[in-house]
Amino acid sequence: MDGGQAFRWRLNESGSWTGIWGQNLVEVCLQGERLEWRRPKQVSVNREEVLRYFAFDPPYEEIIDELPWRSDRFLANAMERFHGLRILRQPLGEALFAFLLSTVKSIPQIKELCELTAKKYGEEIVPGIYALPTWERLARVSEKELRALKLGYRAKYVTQTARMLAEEPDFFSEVEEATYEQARGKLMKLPGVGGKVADCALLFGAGKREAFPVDTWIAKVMASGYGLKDWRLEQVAAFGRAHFGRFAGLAQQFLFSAVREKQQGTKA
DNA sequence: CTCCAGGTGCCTT
DNA sequence: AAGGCACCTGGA
Repeated sequence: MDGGQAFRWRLNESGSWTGIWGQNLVEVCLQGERLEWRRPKQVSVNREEVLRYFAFDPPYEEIIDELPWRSDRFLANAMERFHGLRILRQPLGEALFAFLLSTVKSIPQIKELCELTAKKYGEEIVPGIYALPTWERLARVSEKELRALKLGYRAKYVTQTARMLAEEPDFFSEVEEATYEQARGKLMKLPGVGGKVADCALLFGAGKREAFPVDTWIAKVMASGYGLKDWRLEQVAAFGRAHFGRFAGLAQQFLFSAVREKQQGTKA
């Protein structure tokens, strides 16, 4: 919930989590093997949508088993330590927005930017809690206003991307239906979207589970653990997809969690 | 005060 | 194709 996939979840004192996606506001809590959830009565989210968000459809153990843990001691170790880790399925537009803001930002900072944007331009779901604005709404916000919201140089990416999306109403559905390669190329035409941001949007927002986002952390792990020292980031991404296979993105999350655990305290 | 952070775009070799 | 640097902002 708080590992850098989604940025609108917070931990409650009781140990449950409250999260927002689309117009939905949900509180979830793990009771043993069961995920319990509830919503305010104003919110109409149903069980099916919750299951989809948590990607409970494909049997988890089968996906896990398909990763190359038998021949990859390094991965196997991370998988043991983080068993149960899964990929959330967020609305594509929201994943794109969050990762457009993510460059050179830590998780708490990305969360804050999302929060500020939602408060300012999003719809109020229940008193005091706001949805992220749609891209249509963002298209009507100036770069200057977004800079005032502390988006920095990312403000230009958001306004320009919003403008391009406005001219292509079917953009997101086309990305979701396209093959991974096609979808990635399509996303990378948007300003501020390079390979890493595109892969995050595809993995967390479009169900493209072969996407292998390479940030500096993953680049370091792949350099030290897999001998890919001094490789180009695009080459590391291609290696990841080839080596880890159909569910490379989940492998990436295991490795990512493992490095961040070691670096805990240095970064947030 | 300087440096750099979970990238990208643009300008040079 | 590959290397170098600026870009907002804030925290170390």
